[in-house]
Amino acid sequence: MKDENQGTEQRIKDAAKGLFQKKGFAATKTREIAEASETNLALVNYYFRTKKQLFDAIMLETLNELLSGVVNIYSNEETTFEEKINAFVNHYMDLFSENQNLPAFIMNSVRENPKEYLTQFGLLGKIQDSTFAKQFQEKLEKGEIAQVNPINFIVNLIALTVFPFITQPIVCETTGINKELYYQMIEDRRRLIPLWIETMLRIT
Amino acid sequence: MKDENQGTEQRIKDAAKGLFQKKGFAATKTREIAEASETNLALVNYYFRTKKQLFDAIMLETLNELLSGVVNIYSNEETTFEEKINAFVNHYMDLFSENQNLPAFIMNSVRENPKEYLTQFGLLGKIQDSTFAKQFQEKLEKGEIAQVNPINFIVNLIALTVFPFITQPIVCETTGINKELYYQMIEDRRRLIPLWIETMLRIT
DNA sequence: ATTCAATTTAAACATTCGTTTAATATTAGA
DNA sequence: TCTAATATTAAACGAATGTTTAAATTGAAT
Repeated sequence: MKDENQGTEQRIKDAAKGLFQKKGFAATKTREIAEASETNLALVNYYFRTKKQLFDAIMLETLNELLSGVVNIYSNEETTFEEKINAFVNHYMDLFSENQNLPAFIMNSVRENPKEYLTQFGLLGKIQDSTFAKQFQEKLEKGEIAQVNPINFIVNLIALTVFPFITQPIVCETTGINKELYYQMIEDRRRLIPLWIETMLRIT
Repeated sequence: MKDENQGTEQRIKDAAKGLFQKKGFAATKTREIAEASETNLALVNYYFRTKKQLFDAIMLETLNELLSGVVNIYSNEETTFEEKINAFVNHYMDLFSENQNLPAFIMNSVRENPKEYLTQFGLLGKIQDSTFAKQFQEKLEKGEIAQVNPINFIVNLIALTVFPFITQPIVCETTGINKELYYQMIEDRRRLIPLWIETMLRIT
């Protein structure tokens, strides 16, 4: 039971993750995974049975990472409402800066099969019971924010944070700006998004 | 040369469009297209040579529709800056309400191959020379808006408009809200997004 | 009615793809 | 060292997929 096992299994998983994220499930071939992981065709099935099971393992791991991040930030009792918005933006801009295909990958996979990947997390409950939700409610009652639909609010926060990563290839291609400059440019959004969001919360 | 030709060709294209938009290029099979269009396998190739050429024809048509919309709105000399923002939001919320898979489809296809589908439109030039750009510049000079990066501004406008359509299946699945209620809920954004955008333009 | 091009169809072709098999190599424990 | 489980490999299988072929049908012009 040397760690060559885990080595091979992990190498396959890593290679598959990269390919699935870039090209999606259907466009990624088992033979590509074998080649990219420097193993062979049979080993992929030896460790993961089927392509779908491999995909699901990766998907679950990725979603867990992603969602536990939200839940941790939202349920922190030590931070203010504003600090949570800041933390959210920074956490996801960090994550997506390192892994630029992640946003589109998640969107697509979950879109294709929302039931399969989301229901099991009990995400809604955790968010509804979170400190963040309570702080939102408090601010509403104190009149510090306007009567905004909380779904609009959350969608806006995610949209402003995530969307620039999804559109990067499009913007870079049409404008001719190179990737590095683009990512450098959207760094400023770490500061701006919380400001934007807070003023948006005052508009009815 | 009866219009059965155009009938068949169009029927194939329509069926293919629906499938490509829902499942993407790789996951859509030529046999599905044949079946969905109530034709047969060979006819698909008779009219479009290859699956890729069929896809490209659809893609080009779709992009043209989509982008000519932006260009028309941006280059209108009769409308104010604020009216253009309004028109943009309404135009795309109309379009995507009718065709709910469109946003994700465009994002993905263009992301996968930005050069192939975007460069030929000369989009950047048309936008840079548009009345919208001039009006933006004027407002900047008059001090009516802050020194904001125009790319951040455009990305925000598109993000706030498009993103709710991309996340619809995710939000509905996690919250339990049904589709109709969701779309009804985001209708309010037609009014809100222009307000949001205008206040965002005053933040440095 | 005949002709000829355009259209439609059924069948087949050649690959590719996901998966399995069976044989070989490696490792750890007795 | 021997054994048995685990890991790796090459080859093959069967189904699916994109595309082509060749024959049949249709429709309009002569």
